[in-house]
Amino acid sequence: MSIEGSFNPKDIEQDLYAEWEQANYFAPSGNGPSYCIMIPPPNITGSLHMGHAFNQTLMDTLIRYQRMAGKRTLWQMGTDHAGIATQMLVERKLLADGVSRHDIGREAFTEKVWEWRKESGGTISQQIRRMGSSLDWSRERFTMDEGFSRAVREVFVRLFDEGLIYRGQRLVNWDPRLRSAISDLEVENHDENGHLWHFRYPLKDRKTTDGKDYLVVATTRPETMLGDTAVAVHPEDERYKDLIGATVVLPLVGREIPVIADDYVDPEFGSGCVKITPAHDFNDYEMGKRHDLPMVNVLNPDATMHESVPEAFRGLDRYEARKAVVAALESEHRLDTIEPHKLKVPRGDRSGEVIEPYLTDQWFVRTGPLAEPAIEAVEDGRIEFIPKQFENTYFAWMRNIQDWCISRQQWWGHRIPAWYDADGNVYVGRSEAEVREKHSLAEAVALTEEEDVLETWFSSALWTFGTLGWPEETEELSQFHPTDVLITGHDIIFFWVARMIMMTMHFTGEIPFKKVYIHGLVRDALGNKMSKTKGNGLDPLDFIEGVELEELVAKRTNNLTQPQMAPRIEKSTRKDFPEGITSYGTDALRFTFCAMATLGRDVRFDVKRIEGYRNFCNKLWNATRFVLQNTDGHDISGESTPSLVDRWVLSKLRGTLAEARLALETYRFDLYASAIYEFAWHEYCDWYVELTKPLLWNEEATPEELTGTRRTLLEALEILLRAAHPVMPFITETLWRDVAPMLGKATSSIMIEAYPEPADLAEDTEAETAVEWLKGVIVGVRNIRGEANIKPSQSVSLLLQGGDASDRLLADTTDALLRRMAKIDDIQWLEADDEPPANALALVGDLKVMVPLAGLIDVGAEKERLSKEIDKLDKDIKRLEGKLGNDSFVAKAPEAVVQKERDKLSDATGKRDALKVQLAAL
RNA sequence: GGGCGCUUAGCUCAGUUGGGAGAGCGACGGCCUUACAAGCCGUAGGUCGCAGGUUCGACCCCUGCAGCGCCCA
Repeated sequence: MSIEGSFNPKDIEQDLYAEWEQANYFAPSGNGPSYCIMIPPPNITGSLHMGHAFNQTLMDTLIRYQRMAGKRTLWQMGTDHAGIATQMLVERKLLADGVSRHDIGREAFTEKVWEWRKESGGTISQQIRRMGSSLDWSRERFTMDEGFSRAVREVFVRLFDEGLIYRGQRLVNWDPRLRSAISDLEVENHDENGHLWHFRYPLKDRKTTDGKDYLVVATTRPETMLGDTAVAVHPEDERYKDLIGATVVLPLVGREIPVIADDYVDPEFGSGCVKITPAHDFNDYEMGKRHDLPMVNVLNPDATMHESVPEAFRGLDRYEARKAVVAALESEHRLDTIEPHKLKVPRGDRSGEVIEPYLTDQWFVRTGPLAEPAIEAVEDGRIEFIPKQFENTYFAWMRNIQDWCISRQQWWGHRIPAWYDADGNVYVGRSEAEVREKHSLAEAVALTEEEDVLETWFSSALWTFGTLGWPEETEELSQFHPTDVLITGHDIIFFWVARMIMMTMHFTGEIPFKKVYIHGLVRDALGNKMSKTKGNGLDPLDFIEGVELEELVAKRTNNLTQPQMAPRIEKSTRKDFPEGITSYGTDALRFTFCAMATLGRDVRFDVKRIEGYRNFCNKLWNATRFVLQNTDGHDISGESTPSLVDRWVLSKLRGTLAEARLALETYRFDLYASAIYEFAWHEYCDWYVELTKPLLWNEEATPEELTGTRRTLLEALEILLRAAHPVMPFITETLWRDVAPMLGKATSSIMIEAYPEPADLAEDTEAETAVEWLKGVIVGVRNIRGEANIKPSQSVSLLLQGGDASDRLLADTTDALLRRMAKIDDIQWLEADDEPPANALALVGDLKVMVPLAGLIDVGAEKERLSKEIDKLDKDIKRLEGKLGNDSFVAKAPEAVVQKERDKLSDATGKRDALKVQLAAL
């Protein structure tokens, strides 16, 4: 027996994982039906955060369950090249040595990135192993490995050939810091304080109805006025109707631009006149197209002013230009008013930089045709979101989907497989050679490869089939695709889930997964989003391994983008974790996540919770110690006579198994966790183990009885460990390896054992009834003892009266148990007409359970206890009488419901009356 | 502005066809009882956000309102 002392996760988790991995237990095996989950590939730049830990706990729980349940499981591992994030990281590293990526050039730079990946890209893989995640590492993929790259090229070329990818000049979201286009989804709009500037644009040879020779236009972005190509008014606006078609002279520039009419203009906003800058605003762009306006670009890629603007502004940064434009207009008396204004400012989700709508040549996916079948698949239920309401989110976005800008002006990523000739003609193909052949281009024709790369989500969209070998028709594809369930956060439904559905259906004709389980975000104890800047981030590894306070403070305050936050972060950290964080272990962390995984809700991570589940681990540990102490060295192979409680615990366990399986099949991880917790602690430990002691320590017990109980202690525990293994793999494995051999089990690991089924155990209503009766009597006596402050060491006598033959029989069979569990030294039955001595009373059905006062019990306290009980019953009775006195209730409610209420009433009345008699007798 | 969600014990949250309001933590009282003080036994605590409606009956269904949160524009 190796289980000793108390539960110490550090002692047991270290080696088990390596052993499992070495034994190849994570790879698909067996001939069962296949079951597959694809990991949302973590970024190679990433380190494990609470979101990963949560996400993976759920996946691993499912995979381990399904594996044990006989499925041929594949949990596919892989990482994402994370284009922008990785490039930024490596660039920063180079810059620290004073080198920019432009200094060394594209080829050398990407070489550096590969080097970095080799050295540091594996961090997260090691951390994932600490979570116990049973991923198939042997098939690990990377979104830029050779096979995956081939799939990406293949998809691009086919989409292009089908006319679903096109290249063109469009207004896109431009990140001036990255100097790249980004997609709509990568733009975050936040309210910020700004100003609304009102300018006077002179009318050429015209006057307004109120006699002015100018129009007032308002803007939040003065610098863009240099690119104005029209002023728009609402067609029905009486003030300006006559001026439609008139000409305005653009100040500072001198360009003559028309006054146009468009429904889009809100006459209520500002003056009702709007300046139109088609090259720098999405709405203006659309209006420009409608009215065939010229597009004047005024910005360079780094958001300095373009040479198309008047000389005074050229080369200025956009914000300097803003001041300069305002100043210049003011000096020309063209500035009307300035007012404070709240506006939505678009920022890049990676860089934080203010995004510019910018006119550039980019590659786009025509999403309409791809979206249609993807919408249908969810509508007809082939793909199901859990919880269901996320389908609305999905539909809303998909039904209004815009073309997808997929090109990025970056170096790290999948290079777009396109080539240009000297005339700017573009050729798309899997390789330059293929392009030349396809288009009969002689060697003499010079071709330049496209510089742009694909955005990362383009390749992630191919994840479910790309990892399984597509475009080859592999064994894996036919076996594991479509995958069974995707488990992910709601933040990437559009980024990833929707695009996967579109791409997968288009290229494989199959859905990528049957279910999408959407979980919430992990927040801190106060419900705040965890962030580095706020310094409230929690590291899952700190909960697993523990961390000293000083180290935690250092971790949270190092490398802050806003170093001025450090003192505040330090203070709150010292307050929240005065002792640092102790080691709770992986199992406790996983159990916490499971228990908190309720549908459609974010998770507030509270240390108190994980502490409770660490205690639960300790409870299991000690229960196992008890079982082993009482079984080790005993031969349990012989004849056995299971006791009533033996039969009871197995019957209860049967119910727990049914609950656990149902919960897991319906993704109710919380219910699964609580079924395990409830049985293990409150049935097995609190009652069963205690109820075995009288027999185990009874010198007169027969060998058959002892064997029956010893067997059952082991059997129930062994089954419980298997049932709990998916959520707490390490402790269950450790304990199981000591428990299972006692039962003659020979396999080497719990993780390849069968998941227990309710059918493995017998339902035993007789035993359940009996033990529930016994518990009732024990609790009754305990209540009396507790309320009367009778010391636990003090034995009491017990008087029983009333009830029927079954009460007598039950009391008889459970005599020894009763005596021990309620510390009773003497039990006597009174006849119906016997007058009991002064006593404290508890009722179990019709049975009176009495503890004689005999100087033990404070009469006052007992009277108070009885009165309280009577009050409670009176309330119930009143409510029940009211209900049953209501004719329409009796007439309209189902008979069973009415009968139930009647039974409750007679129960309560009987009980109340008995207690009243008792109270009077005291 | 549109959509979705949340509001239940001091705190964090369950409550699955509408029919006796639950758990964990915390609080209080008592226990070093030969697995476990990371434990054991017991107790207290809720007009289920507010106002209407449907129903014999509403935490649950409908409407409106308030507060909070998220997504989209």
